Amino acid sequence: MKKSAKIIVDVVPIARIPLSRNQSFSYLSDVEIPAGSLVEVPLFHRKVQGIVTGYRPDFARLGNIELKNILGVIEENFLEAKQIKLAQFISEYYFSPLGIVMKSFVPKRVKARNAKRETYNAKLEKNIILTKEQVLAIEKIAQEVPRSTFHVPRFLLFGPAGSGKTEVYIESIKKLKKNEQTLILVPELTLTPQAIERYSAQFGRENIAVLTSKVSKGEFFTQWQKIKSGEIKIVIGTRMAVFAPFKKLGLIVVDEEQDMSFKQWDMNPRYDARTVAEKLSELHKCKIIFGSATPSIESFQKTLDQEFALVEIPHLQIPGAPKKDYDGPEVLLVDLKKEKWEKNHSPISRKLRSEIAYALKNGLQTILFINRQGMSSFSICAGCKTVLRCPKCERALIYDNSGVYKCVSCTFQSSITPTCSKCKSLVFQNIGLGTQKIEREMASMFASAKIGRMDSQTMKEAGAQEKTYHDFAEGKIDILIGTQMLTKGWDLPNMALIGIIDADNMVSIPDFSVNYRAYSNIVQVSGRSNRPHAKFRGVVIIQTFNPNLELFRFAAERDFEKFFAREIKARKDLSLPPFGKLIKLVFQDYDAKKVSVATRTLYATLEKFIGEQIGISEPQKSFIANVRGRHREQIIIKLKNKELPSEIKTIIESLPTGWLIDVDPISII
DNA sequence: ATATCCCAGCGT
DNA sequence: CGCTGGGATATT
Repeated sequence: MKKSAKIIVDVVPIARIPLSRNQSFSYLSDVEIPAGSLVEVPLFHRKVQGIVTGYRPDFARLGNIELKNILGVIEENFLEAKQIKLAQFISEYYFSPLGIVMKSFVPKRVKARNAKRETYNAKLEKNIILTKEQVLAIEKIAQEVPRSTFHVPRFLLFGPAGSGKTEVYIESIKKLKKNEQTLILVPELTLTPQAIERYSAQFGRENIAVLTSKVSKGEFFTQWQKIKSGEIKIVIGTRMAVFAPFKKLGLIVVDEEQDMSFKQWDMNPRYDARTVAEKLSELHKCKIIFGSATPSIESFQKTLDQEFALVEIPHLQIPGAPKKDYDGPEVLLVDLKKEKWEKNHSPISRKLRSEIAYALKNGLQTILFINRQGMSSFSICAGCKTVLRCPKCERALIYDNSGVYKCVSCTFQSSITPTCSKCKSLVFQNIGLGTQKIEREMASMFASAKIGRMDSQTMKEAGAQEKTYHDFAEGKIDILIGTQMLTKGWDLPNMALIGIIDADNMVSIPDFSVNYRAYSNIVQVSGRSNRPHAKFRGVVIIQTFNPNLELFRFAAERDFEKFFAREIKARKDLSLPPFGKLIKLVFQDYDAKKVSVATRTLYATLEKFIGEQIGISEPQKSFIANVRGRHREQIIIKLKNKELPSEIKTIIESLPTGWLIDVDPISII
């Protein structure tokens, strides 16, 4: 058939095309359609949306592939050229089909239904009083100018909680040119109304877009368009905000850059917003600031490699105040072995108990931190010592106050009287601690205290977290017991005591980043009681059976340099990040045999690449080896020089369905 | 997303 | 031998 004066348009369909195939398809069109346009195309037996990546005149083609016609143009120039480049980068770097990546760049195109704007007391507050240290940090950041794509100034802003990092961000934003936009990336948990209010007070709420999965589809799309038109200058958002259609970025801020939630690990694309943000800063030739009180090992190493400029702010100092008042909280390590030895069998040490009593007497608030929900860690049969497990996931069941045993992984819950799978006994013994157990303990120790609990169980319904925060802020709670979800963002003057009930379980999972996570968690939690304006100096009590562990001592002293020196050595010896790059390949299926065959087969083909530069683990069961009946096994690839040989790349790209590919995983268990 | 292909499992 | 259901597969 003869084609007359048609245009061939390259389109990336928003669909899952296997990585081994070409990600873009050619269609015919009567007119030229610019790259970035959102179109509708036929794909096999369906009709899908797609993004145009280019077009060229039709000419005699080899073979006789009959090209289909484009069905229609939904919106011309929907994506910016830089967004397409960014999508291509993500697709290649993270082994995610380009169409799936593009999907994250295309918001649901719906009208906002009566945009209910939260009513903020929109009082602008222009002047911030800055400390000498903050001024120095701001100047240092302002000095460096991007010279080229390959020299984009990157900063690590290292300062403890309360040192005033936000003011540094705000002043840096004020120094931008009129047309330049700012992206502020924050972890989900810190994106609170209070955080938005701080920026609103400086720049006005109407000039700020908030991008999270929580905002409605219509509102999201409205914000999206305002960012694209350049009307909105400041975007605050979670990891997904890197996909927004910025016209011209002048600054990117990654606040709490150590936070693991910047990595999307549970679905495609499995991207890390920090890596994507770096790429984005290259594309816009703009500055990027990574801020943290406990920088990630990766980022701090970059300051040593001269990739990041280190900007430190010491703790906020109040002129004239005695040093101990602003030098952070007093952190004590309590030896639980001694407690047991001296016949205290409560999970609360005598020191912690007396500090809580002191806090209660003085109208101060306490937070008790425990990394596990429910009444216990697990339960064993009193007769044969078999652990009570979920029949679907094989995970240990956790005893709940309501009298049943629940699975944390799926929805399974036992009857009131479960029987041991081995000996049919009905008697179980609960081992370890949980939030509910501590709650009970507190109720019996301090009968008149108002006690609150915050874990994923009590925080299920929307707004529960805000309610608990307000209750606590208004003094309706004296003692709040919670899991790690309450480590961040809380900034309250009366919060004077923090208890870490079981620090040992922070280092109990066998993962490469446990030490860092424990260090970071302890310091972050401690920071909550680090109130320079409070009448009392904060106290932090860390309960452990191993008070001599270096890690706990470094965390207690908040000595990042010492901790880093120790951790970086361990990582170097094992070629772990930042010295090596990790790729995790997971196979999952309901059929356990199929899983072990698949991983063994892949291992057999990868085995020959093992050498000085490349390590490949034998197939191993994932730590959570069974999720809702699906079995999981994995292979870890470790690249010492971070370069992936093209042969391995091809093997990964042609993995059949059932495989999950996770580049730079946050966990390898 | 979905029509189609392929194969296991089963009934006749 | 044919029917059926489930799962993998390809997609311009």
